[in-house]
Amino acid sequence: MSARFEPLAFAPGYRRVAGEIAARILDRTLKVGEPLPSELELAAQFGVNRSMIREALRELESADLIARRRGTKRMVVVRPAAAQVAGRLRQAFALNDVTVREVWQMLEVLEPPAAQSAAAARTPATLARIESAVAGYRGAHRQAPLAVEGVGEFFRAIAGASGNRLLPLIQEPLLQLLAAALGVLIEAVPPARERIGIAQERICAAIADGDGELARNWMAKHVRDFRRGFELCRIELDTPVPLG
Amino acid sequence: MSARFEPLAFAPGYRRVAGEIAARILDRTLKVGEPLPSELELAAQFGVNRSMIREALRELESADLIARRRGTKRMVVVRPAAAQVAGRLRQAFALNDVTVREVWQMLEVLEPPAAQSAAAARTPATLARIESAVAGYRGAHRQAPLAVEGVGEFFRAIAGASGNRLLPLIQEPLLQLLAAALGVLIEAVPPARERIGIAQERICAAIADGDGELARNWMAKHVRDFRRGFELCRIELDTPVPLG
DNA sequence: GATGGCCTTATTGTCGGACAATCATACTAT
DNA sequence: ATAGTATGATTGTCCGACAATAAGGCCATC
Repeated sequence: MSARFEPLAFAPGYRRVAGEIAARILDRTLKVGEPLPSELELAAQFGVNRSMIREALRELESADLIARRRGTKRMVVVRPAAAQVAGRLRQAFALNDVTVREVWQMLEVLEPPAAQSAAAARTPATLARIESAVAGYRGAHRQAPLAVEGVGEFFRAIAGASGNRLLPLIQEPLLQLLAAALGVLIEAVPPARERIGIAQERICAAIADGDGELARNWMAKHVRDFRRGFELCRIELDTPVPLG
Repeated sequence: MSARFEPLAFAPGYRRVAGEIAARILDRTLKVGEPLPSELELAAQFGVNRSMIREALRELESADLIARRRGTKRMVVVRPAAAQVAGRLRQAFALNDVTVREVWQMLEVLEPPAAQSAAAARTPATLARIESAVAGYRGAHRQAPLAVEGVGEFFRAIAGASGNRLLPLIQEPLLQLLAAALGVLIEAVPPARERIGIAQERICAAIADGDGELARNWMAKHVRDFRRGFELCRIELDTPVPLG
């Protein structure tokens, strides 16, 4: 009675086709930017009907492995970028009823080391982006939507300067999830606008000086401050983040 | 000449259909577990051909918004779980040529706070899982593949105990990416097996005691140790992680 | 020589219908 | 209650078709 059998896996054709093509993309046989063969040719090569190919293509398209440049017909292989991955992740997070508190906790963990790394790995280009983000926020922090965008760009600039390409990818969905709550915060707690601006400037200065320790500390304070702000404007931390 | 126009966005039918259904899932009109209408019915409702519906379904399927329970016909709405999200993320990371160093850095950032949170938020159930993971590693650390699995399960147990549902989702792809390098490490550096076991026990004990500080410190040491191990067995930190 | 118009062809988006395989269900017989 | 059987619904896959539109070549024009 110990004869345990694995359920034998069937796979519909469109899934196998998608898998085959995906494998070629992942092992770089199909390079990024390269156009895919036409649907009819793929159908001929796989020996199946075009409908099946199309279903497989939709699957790959949704997985961000292929895409069509605007106004063009041919599909090309693409490398999933932060924005696409973030969208998918945000969806998953939102459907799992993630709370504002959880998102904020992740930022509390991620951002201080990010600032520290940025101070160590900064380059003229990345530094310029951070400074421009700070200036942008300064110039726009009076309108809530623009201010939210500015805060996001600041964090993106920091993550980009950290030299770790995982950070932007992981951070992006968190920022998107927090955007709504941030908007409320900035709208409802005017002093927060000023505090954010000051914190950004300190962090930016510390990074420019290459002072990782200082950048880290200021960033930690900055993130903690967001939480205070949420409490001030009565955003319930344990309610699920609103869906985009 | 400042008349700048937005490119007017057209969207093929299958994409709009997928968008409509996705919206219903995200706003909870369609609840998790609920079966989708049949393809013919959807086609009738949208007033389009079944082919189009099928392409839209493939898109949603690939986005992990719908799925089919094994051996059944009807599609049901699902909530994307860690495993699925992780797979997608891992793909994105791998295609972006993320290096072992970057993955390791993220763990260095994430894991110590995770251990600390776990010490604070532990419950009998989560503690039991951690202990069972430690015991499992102890029992299996002689065979490299099992040991890698054990290390993964340890980290998963910690993240699960942290009380933050984002952590498992973010951590999972990192573990998957590191699995290959870990296998090499455990195979090539026998003393590492023992060191890992000891670190796990210390961390586990600290969490059981509710000593967050201690758990954090041991975890930091533990993660740093991995890096030493990689250097010992000459895994080049700046080569891209191998694809799964 | 670059630009714009025009034609042909290839390709995609969408439709309709078809059929076998198989899942779901109700019914029957044991 | 269980196993077998018949029936209908649904999916997987195929075929063929056609309109709309990129792609690419050719030509006239300036």
